[in-house]
Amino acid sequence: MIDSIRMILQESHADLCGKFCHLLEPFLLSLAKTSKPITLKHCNQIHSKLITSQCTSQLHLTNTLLRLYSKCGHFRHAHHLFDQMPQKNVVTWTTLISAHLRSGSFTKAFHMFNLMRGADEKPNEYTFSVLLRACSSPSLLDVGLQIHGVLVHYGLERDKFAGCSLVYMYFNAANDVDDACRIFHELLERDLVTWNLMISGFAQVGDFSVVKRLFSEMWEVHGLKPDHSTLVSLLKCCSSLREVKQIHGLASKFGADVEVVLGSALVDLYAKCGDTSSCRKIFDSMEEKDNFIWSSIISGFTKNSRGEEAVHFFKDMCRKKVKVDQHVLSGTLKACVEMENLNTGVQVHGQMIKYGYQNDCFVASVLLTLYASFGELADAEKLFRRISNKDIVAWNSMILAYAWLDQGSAHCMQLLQELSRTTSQIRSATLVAVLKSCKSKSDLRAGRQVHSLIMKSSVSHHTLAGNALVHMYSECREIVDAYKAFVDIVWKDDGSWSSIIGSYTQNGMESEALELCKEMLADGIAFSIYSLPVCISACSQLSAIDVGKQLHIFAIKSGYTHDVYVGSAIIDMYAKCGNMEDSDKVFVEQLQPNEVIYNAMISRYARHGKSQEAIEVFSRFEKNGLTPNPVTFLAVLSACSHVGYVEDTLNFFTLMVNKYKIKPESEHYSCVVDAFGRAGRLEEAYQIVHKYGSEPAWRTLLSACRNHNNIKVGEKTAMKMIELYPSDHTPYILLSNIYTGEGKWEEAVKWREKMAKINVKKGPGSSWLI
DNA sequence: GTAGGGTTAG
Repeated sequence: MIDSIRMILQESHADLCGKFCHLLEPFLLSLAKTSKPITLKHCNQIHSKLITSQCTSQLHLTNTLLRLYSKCGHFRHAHHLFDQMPQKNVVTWTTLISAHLRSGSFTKAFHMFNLMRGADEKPNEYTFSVLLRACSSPSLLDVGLQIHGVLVHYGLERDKFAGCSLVYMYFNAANDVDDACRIFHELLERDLVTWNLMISGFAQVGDFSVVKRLFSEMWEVHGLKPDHSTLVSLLKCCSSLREVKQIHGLASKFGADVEVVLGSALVDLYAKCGDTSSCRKIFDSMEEKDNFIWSSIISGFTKNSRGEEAVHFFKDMCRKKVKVDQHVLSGTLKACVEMENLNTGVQVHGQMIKYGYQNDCFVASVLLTLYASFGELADAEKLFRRISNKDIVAWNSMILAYAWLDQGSAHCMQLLQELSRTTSQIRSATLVAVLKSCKSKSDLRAGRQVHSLIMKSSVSHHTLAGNALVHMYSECREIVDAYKAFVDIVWKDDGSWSSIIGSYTQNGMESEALELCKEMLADGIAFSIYSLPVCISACSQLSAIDVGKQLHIFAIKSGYTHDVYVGSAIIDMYAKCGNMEDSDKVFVEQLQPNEVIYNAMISRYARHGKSQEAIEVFSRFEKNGLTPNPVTFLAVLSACSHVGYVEDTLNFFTLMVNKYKIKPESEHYSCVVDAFGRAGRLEEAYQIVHKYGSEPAWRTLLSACRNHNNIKVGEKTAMKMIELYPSDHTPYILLSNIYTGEGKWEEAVKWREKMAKINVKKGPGSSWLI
């Protein structure tokens, strides 16, 4: 078509002069309608022809040219033409206003509207329609209301187009159902689009009964056949697979073709109901696939823990040279986060740069989470800083990234302060994210600051915030405060009870924990997959096998035994109570044993001193393609060190660091120290503690020195401990015991006296059995 | 000749 225009334009001026306007008109019209790109050069050529053939007075032609200039985004040329036009009508003005609105230049559009009214040009229903459509976000509602006033002045409130845009605005910008309904009922004429607007408005608000009523009125009373739009709104009201299938069925009943828009909505809904095979069928049946449908299928599979396939779709897209957009990128990255797949993430990062989305808020928020989960905090922060318009989710992602780190609370608090400078409204999700960074006593100050912020803010009654506070105090070993925070929660849910019971269990208050279990049940909250493991764990530590068995029976009845956390708690409970047979049975019943279950099995053997068995489980673990985590290594290392397998301990330690790239924590070092200690290799043990040690590691070393009566290492260990932990009585006692063991009574008494002098007291011994 | 509704992501 553009070629034909070019041919016409190349004809001589004489041939065209009289008939040019007549000939050009259909071409101009078809150009204006085409979806193919039109260049400025084409517009300029047509413009010059219009001038030379003296057609500029033909308003409909110049209006169309104006539309062409606006369509290809050349507002300067459009304005130039506009200024040159000897005559203008309402279409001229509306075309330019609409073009500005489409490009997002609201100020320019409203300025043009004022100029229009100043020039005594009367706006019509089209003018109002485009203006009101632009005012459909809450921030522009004020302007919209003023325009509504002007529209009433011109008597256009009951017009189908103008009124329809009003309905849209009241729903979207004001959430004002009543005004939207009033305008709808007063409209002189209502077509399918008008009905769809009402249906979609109520679907958005969540008033599904009205949606159904409107739908049957539209179809049964007015005989209007639903189209894609109607069905998409109906889909929003579905809460079960059965309902989704019904709507899908309606599409064929009404002959509505499942094209990309309805297809995307269906894929999304089927995915939410877990029916990925239906998603796949719809996706495969699409002849024309757009970004919406690709993005829907990718996120649909991700939602159902099918990240591999989601990534496969993404790669397929890239192979087919489909241009990816920000939705596709963020959806794919989400899959990478869930699968812990950094390699694909890096590839997606490449595409992100290629298509210019590196500063996109949605994409960067997921990518930073991915990098942070691999410990690449500097890269994560770089991504965060580059986001041009950071929204609250981006801030929360960055805060959570630091919250995973040890001692991340300082970073989180800094970010919180920085955020407070940009907004006065801090939401509970952000505060909960900061609380997650408070994991030990040293973070308590930050935790308390957040607590006071919560009390001062409007989220103080939020259950989520309360639960996070209980958890924070528990992690910081402030049990009294944890309980106070628990009492303050107005609506205690399953999470609140699980947190406080877990807190008691982890802090040696198992009996109290079981008392709380009873209170929870009395409060009408049943056991869940969250509260059961903590309650079972309380039984394990009390060796309360009778209660534990009851909880196991409850887990069986409610079908919770397949949950890995419930399962591992039961395995652990029976093992701790010495009942290995039942523990084994529960392990065998696991349908898909994962890391958590295997860790429970390894720890179980470690505790019973069955190192060989623990090592065997570890090999099975690896054979099953699972990746051991720090807890796995802690279990297997302690299994080896407890029985003095020095070589095995060192091999596993090396495996952890070199193959699995896990950074050893103080507990892992303690195991190595223990192994050396038991083998009498005290000097090597001392070197490790000296470099990486923590308080428990020092204690382990000291008791090893006692067992081997090694005065040389024992002395320097005790001295170091007295320096590091002056209020601890252990080094004095152990030193004194070492001397006693060697028959050096005087030295032994000297250390006992020293201890008495500086007022360090040994707690009285106690027995579990009496 | 200017205009309206519907789909996807963190």
